[in-house]
Amino acid sequence: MINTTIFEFCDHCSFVPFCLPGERNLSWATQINHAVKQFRSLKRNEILCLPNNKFQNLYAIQHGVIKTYQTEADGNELIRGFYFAGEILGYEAIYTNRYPFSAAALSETVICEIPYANFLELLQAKPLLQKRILYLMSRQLNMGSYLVSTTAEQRIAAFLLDLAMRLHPMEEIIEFVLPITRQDMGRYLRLTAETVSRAFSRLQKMKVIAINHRKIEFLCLDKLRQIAEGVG
Amino acid sequence: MINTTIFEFCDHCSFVPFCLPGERNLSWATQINHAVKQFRSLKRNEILCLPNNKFQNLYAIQHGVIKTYQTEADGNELIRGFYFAGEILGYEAIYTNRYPFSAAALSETVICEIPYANFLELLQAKPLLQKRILYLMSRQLNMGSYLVSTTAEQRIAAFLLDLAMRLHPMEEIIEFVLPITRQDMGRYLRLTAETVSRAFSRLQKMKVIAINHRKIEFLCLDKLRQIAEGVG
DNA sequence: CGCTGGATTGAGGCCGATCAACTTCAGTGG
DNA sequence: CCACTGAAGTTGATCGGCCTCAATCCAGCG
Repeated sequence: MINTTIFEFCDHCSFVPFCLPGERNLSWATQINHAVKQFRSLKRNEILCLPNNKFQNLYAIQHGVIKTYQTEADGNELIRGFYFAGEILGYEAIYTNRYPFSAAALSETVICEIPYANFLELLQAKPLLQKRILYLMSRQLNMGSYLVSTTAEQRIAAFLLDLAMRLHPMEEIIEFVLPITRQDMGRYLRLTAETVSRAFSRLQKMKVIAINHRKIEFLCLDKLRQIAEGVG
Repeated sequence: MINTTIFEFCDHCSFVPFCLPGERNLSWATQINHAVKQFRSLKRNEILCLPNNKFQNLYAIQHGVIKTYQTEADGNELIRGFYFAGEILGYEAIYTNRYPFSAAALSETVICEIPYANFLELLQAKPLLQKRILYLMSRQLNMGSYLVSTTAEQRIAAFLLDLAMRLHPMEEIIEFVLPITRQDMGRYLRLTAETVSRAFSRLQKMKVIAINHRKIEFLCLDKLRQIAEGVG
């Protein structure tokens, strides 16, 4: 019962080799239950953590989307990252010992709470898993490297490609539903919602994508990649 | 002899607890010499690694400055980070298994090469050091978080504060020599050298800093911090 | 049905880029 | 000692991409 429930969601989680190394059975599942509080559920817009909250947990996203963000002095919201199913949030706080951002759910979201103390214990007990965690944190360092691109179109193209890959890590999809508003894309890419919308319209006119509200389709992946790379 | 030579430079290195946990003596120093190739020296503008080079080493900067950068399709150079004495370069490559950027010395620079395989071995042998490495990688995740700020002045102010702190981690200095050209600051902050120069002039006119070529002095730290935060 | 939040599109303004001229300074060699 | 050279920095004038503000459209939903 709990067995299937857990594994069903855990299949795509980057924390799996950490939670479930080797055989998958109920005894192991109950064992890790001491380290990982499974399945805390968040409603749309519900807040997961606030800046300066003491760092205690990493969070593995089971299902849904979380954004991390900080609010500037003028009230402007800057999004630092999005986290999708299978990704882990909170590495930044290891250094600061406090969450350096707010985190909120963009939709119905289910997470695993991973108390950092338990995380460290598990890591010590299973030294082979160290390598995996270094790999995951290194991945985090590479996140959003396209944010430095100069033009709006470039960043938006790169963001779309990033999104498609992270939403469907196994398959190469060309059609999906955007889980993020234009506004929030802009808050992440340092653009306004209007600029994002205009760029979408332009890309559509160029027949690189087809977009209708949240539904998007890549019509020419090569062209999209070129735009993301700043070619042409 | 080698003893003092090593320790003299290692005092401020964030890798120290990894290299030199506990007592400092020659036997330990020779021991780590197997894991860490000490003191490779780079001339100004000398290249340390190129994009798509196979990942093999982390690099600890002993002395000097390294920049990591990538070149866009149009030849424009984007700087991803600066690394100063005591800092470690290369975590990004753990995930990609190749360096995702070029790295070059901005001045005479001395580094330690740390082969990643040896790094992992050492980590397994000394599990207590795991925590330290997670801490350092988490720090890296927080690097340059001010790059998202909206205005040029804000990013520049934040950069100056960051620079002062990292160049002199122990003391709170208000006067130092910029180790980086305006051009490279711009390439990091996504601004042109002209914009950087103009911002400096404006900050000087506001009596927040005094600047003359590479020599800079903070005249009003509070104001500088406020500007960095976007207040006022 | 109207309401509400998200998305699109247009008009005008501003910040930073671009292009260009000039200055300063370090290094070199006569 | 000074002339020459080239890189770095400063300052000004103009241009363009993105922001701002505003109107409209559209889908979802009570």
